[in-house]
Amino acid sequence: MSNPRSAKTKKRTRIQQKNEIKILNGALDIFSQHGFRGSTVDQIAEISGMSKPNLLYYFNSKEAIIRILIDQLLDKWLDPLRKIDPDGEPLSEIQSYMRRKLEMSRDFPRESRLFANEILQGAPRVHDELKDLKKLVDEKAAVITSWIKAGKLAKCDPYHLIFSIWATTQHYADFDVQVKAVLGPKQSGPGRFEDAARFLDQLYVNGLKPQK
Amino acid sequence: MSNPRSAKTKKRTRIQQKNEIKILNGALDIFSQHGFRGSTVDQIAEISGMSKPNLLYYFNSKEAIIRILIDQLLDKWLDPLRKIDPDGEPLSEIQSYMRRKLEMSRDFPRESRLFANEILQGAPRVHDELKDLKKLVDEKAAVITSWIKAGKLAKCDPYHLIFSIWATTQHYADFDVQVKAVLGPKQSGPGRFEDAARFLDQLYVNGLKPQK
DNA sequence: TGTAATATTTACCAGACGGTAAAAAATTTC
DNA sequence: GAAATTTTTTACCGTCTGGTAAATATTACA
Repeated sequence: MSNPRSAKTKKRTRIQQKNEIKILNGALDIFSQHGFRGSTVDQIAEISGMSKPNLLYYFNSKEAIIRILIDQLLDKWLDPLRKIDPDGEPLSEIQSYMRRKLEMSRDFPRESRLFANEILQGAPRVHDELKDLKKLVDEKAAVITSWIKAGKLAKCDPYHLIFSIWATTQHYADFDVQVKAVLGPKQSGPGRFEDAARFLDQLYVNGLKPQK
Repeated sequence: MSNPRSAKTKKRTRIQQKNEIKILNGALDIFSQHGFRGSTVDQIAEISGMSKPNLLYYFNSKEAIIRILIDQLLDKWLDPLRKIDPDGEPLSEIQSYMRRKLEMSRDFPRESRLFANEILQGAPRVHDELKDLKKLVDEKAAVITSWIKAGKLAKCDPYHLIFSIWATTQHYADFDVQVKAVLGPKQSGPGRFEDAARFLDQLYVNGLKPQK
């Protein structure tokens, strides 16, 4: 086997480690911007500072690269949801979850966009993983339902609640261009995430009905 | 001029009208599923029931097709926002807006995904139109602010309110695969839009704090 | 330091893709 | 029903793209 990654040998050279990281980082840049088919191996090679054949010496194919990115991504992506604590205080657990997801959009926008691209195009590469996702959501939905039954949360559909948190938070990464265009240069600083968090806190706790 | 669309002549043949519609419809299918670069003219030709050269007889290029789709789309897309009535009852205006957007996700998911693809990939084709969008949003944000000042709505950032409505409603079109995977076959029927509407009504009016 | 293993470059290829030219077929017009 | 026009097909072309083979350069290690 000529390819270092496909070899069974566990030990990686310094150069291998360095270059694999450079490639995956560059690939995340490119894939998240243009989608899988819109990206070329040449682009990834260039942004990673190496030639195409050199890149393909580390990864067998374009497909192999995105698979690894997606694997890494999904794990990280579900972490905030896993952290919801059934024994915590319901409203603040929801708020914390929302905040963690918002922070992910702020700190890992490329990952968010990569995921969005995948799902948008029919999730050809994540069909299996969606089953794990369902399992986890079912679990957390049950927790939320128990909170509602205990009168700690308003009566609502837990699944759509989770969807709405995903949607509102990921929006700031996935639709960043639009958000910035609408907010204008003044309000488009990093502070927009704080503004978003404040708004979403308000929304999820009290809604929009004026408080007396 | 060989291309019927580029000709100045206003009158279109029956065949032209029929085929242009077939092509735009097929292109919407393909583009919304694979994105611009992920789609091929051959795919569009096949789904439209004609050969590639025949298709290119009606539209000069792949680019020309998506431009027309996007133009048609943006108009339709902003319509619900335009319909927000400054003289209406604030809370119900917000709710109506949300419902109209949700209906658009239900009835025009391909358009939603096409738009999402565009924005996600940096909006290379809609930069100009985003300026009109900003103008319209500024206008409606001012309306919302006036509602808040009149005590008819809870104090909140109008821009992020609008973002949240976009996000939560478009989510059901753009992330349809994920939504269906999570809800499972039982709850994935058309009724999921009603469930979503009910949840969002609750969220936007009262939030999640348990009512006493 | 010499040698084996690793890393990089050069030169290339087969297929896919967007698009064109020109002839053939179908339709409309008179 | 013949001529003019529109539509469709056939046969291409140049470019881009993912990927490979083999030679060369570099590094690790005894």
